[in-house]
Parts: sequence; structure tokens; C-alpha cells
Amino acid sequence: MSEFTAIRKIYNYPGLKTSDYERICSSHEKVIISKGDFLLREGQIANEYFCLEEGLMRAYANSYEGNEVTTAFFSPGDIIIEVASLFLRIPTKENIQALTDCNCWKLSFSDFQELFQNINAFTEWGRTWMARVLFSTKQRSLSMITDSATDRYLALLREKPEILHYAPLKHVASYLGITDTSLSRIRKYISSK
Amino acid sequence: MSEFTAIRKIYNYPGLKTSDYERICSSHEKVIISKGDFLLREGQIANEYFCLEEGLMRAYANSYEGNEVTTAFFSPGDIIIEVASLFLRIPTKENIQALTDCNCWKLSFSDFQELFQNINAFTEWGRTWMARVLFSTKQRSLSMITDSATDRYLALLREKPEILHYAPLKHVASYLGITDTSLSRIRKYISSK
DNA sequence: GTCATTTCTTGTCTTATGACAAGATTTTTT
DNA sequence: AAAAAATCTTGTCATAAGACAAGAAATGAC
Repeated sequence: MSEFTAIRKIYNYPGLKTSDYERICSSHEKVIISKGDFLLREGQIANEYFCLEEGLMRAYANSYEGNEVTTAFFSPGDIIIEVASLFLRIPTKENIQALTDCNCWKLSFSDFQELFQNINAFTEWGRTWMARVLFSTKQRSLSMITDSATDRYLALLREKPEILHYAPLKHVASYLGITDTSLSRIRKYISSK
Repeated sequence: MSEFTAIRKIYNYPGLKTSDYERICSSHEKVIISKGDFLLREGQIANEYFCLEEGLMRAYANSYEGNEVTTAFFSPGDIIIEVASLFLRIPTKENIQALTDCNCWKLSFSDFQELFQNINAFTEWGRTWMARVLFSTKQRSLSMITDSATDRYLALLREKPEILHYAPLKHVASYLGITDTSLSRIRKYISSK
């Protein structure tokens, strides 16, 4: 069972028993992704989600003016998912791409539903997980309002420092809501202190 | 049953039968709120949510520097809820206050759980609802990045025009991520065209 | 109806960030 | 290894929005 350590950490929840974990873990399928590959592309309907064990990914949308805007970075221990597309069965507006080679564990929507309907503690885990995601998404819009670009950069540096070694500046900049030029200047300013 | 029209609209979902609606509606309790009253205050743990039938409300958080930042406006047909506090049982950082006198239908967390566990289509409705909320929250942070303050103002004007008659400028401005001074100038500029 | 408070507008000046462009550096391709 | 492409930095100038302050207008309290 030790091969499932990463998955178990993601699904860690008080009510889940060992037998539940066995069932949950064995529903996941190991997937190897190469740098640059896509887990999801604009226009598709997501049919699964992925638990990220190793590597880094990013999600981005194309803005009205045609620029890529990074909407999320994923690091090990994150669930890579496009909730709207998976749960509402609508075509996604996001692209999810590997920044490095990655190991993931895939769970199909039908297997998810099966677990969600039959394991009570999994249902609770799901609601809890969703509440946490919603909370951090709200925090993100709040941060866009209350924090300066510099503060947002420093926060990302604290939370996902690995990202800054692997994602090009413009991806990070669009995630922070600024241009790559500005981010370059912010970095210069910070390192000068 | 016609007194429950507002609630039924909120819970409209293919799989729900008439008997389900009866059970759901009768779990809600009518609540009258006066302008200025709070449904939730910072530090409390939410024990219920509210379906808004008539009136307007806003949610706000206090930023690190001590300013009120409006995080949401609610109009009839919306569910007034603080997901993180209700589902994770943690003290909220938000305040929810009535902008006008309001009619709501209250559902306690325990009644919600009872419905969620026993009516299959209600579980699905809940997941769908949550996915939609998460989607619109993500849209909001994207909009903070890709749209100008003027565009964001025009979007709010389109989506919740009533709000602009009842909420003071500074509440609207902080929701848009700008100062009331700037919003005043944006309005002047727009009306001059 | 008057006074006090809150809300809104406007002016001036400052600041953060953007737009555009050029050059330097790094990475990828062949 | 050389060429091409992508990435990053820096310069100059433009612009959106903020800070602060003063006054006008609207709202609420007595």
C-alpha cells in the first residue's frame, strides 16, 4: 500500500477507515505526464481529476484579448481538477499543462461518483475539500483587491517557491495580475533590499 | 405551497420530485430582517444559510489595514451563505448585513445535512450549486486580472443594477477593488458619453 | 425644520503599473 | 556548435488609480 502514500495524504479525513482507503486508492490509476503535455484543453469536458504526486503544473485561460492568463499552479499534494467542467458537464475554458515531468493518479468521474455515493466519509471529505477550495479561491480575489503586486508575489514565493524555478516569468506575472515587465522590476526591487 | 415559490426556484433541479420539494421547503423557516441587521458577524460560526426572497444584502471582510472590503452582494434568488464557516465549522472572517429590509428562508445546518444525506437529488443539487459558486468565484478573480475597473463596474451594473441604488458608493468601490473617489470619476466619465 | 453625519464629487499631486522597444541571456532545435 | 526561439532585463514615456483635502449634496436624528 505504500505506493499510495501521496493519495492517502490528499484524502486524509477523520471518518475514513483503512478499508475505505483501500477502495479509494485502488480506484486511481497511475499516469505519467511529460513536460509540456496537457491534462485538459479548452473546449473539452473533463472526465476525471488527478492527484499530483510529483512535478508541477499550471492552468491557464485565454483572455478576451487573447493573452494567456495563469489561473492556478499545482504542486505535489494538490488535486488537479476543473470543477465546473467535471461537475456541471460543460466544456472548460481552461488549459492544464505540465511544467515538468509529472506523476499523477487519475480518478474517473464515474469512479468518483461511485465512491461519493457509497462511502459516507468520502462524501464528507468531498464537501470539506470543496469548501476549502472555495475558500482559497475567495481569498485569491480578496488578495487581488487588498494586496499590492509585490505582496502577492511574496505570498506566492512563500506558498509555492518551487514554481518560480520552473514557470517562466510571464506565467507567474499573469497569475499575479501584472505584466512580466513589472514582475521583473518587482524582483529587482526586492533583491536590492 | 405557493408561499414557497422563491425557495423552489433556488432548488430547481431535474431529479427533485414534488414530495422532495415539500420536504425541503418545510425545513426552511421564514425570517424577516431589518435594514442594517446582521445575518453573520466576524468571529461567529455559521449555523445556517438563507434563501433571499426579497431585499438586498452585502458581505464584507475587514482588510489587514482595517478597511471594509465588500466581498459579495446578494439579491433575491441568491443563497446567502458563508461556505467555509458553515461546512468547515470555523469562525468566519465575514460580516453579512442587510442593505434593505429583507425576507429570507433560513435552513439550519443540521436540517441541511439531513436533506443532503437522505435525498439523492438534493445531494446532486448541492454539488452542482457548489460547482456554480466556485465557478463564479473564479470568474471574479479572473475579472480582477483581465478587466479594467470600468469594465468591472459596467458588469456589475448589468448583473445587479438594483445594488447601485441601495449600496453606498464606497461599498461598491471596494467590491470592484478601487476607491470611492475612482468610482465616482468612472461614473462621471461613463455618463459623459 | 434644523443640525449633524454620511455620502458623493472634484481638484491637485503622487505612485504603481502598463506599453513599447532594444538588448542581453538562456534554452531549444537542428 | 551554430542558429533560432524564448525569456528576462532595462529604458523611456503614458496612464489608471490612489492619497489627501475641501466642499456640495443627501440622509438621518432630534
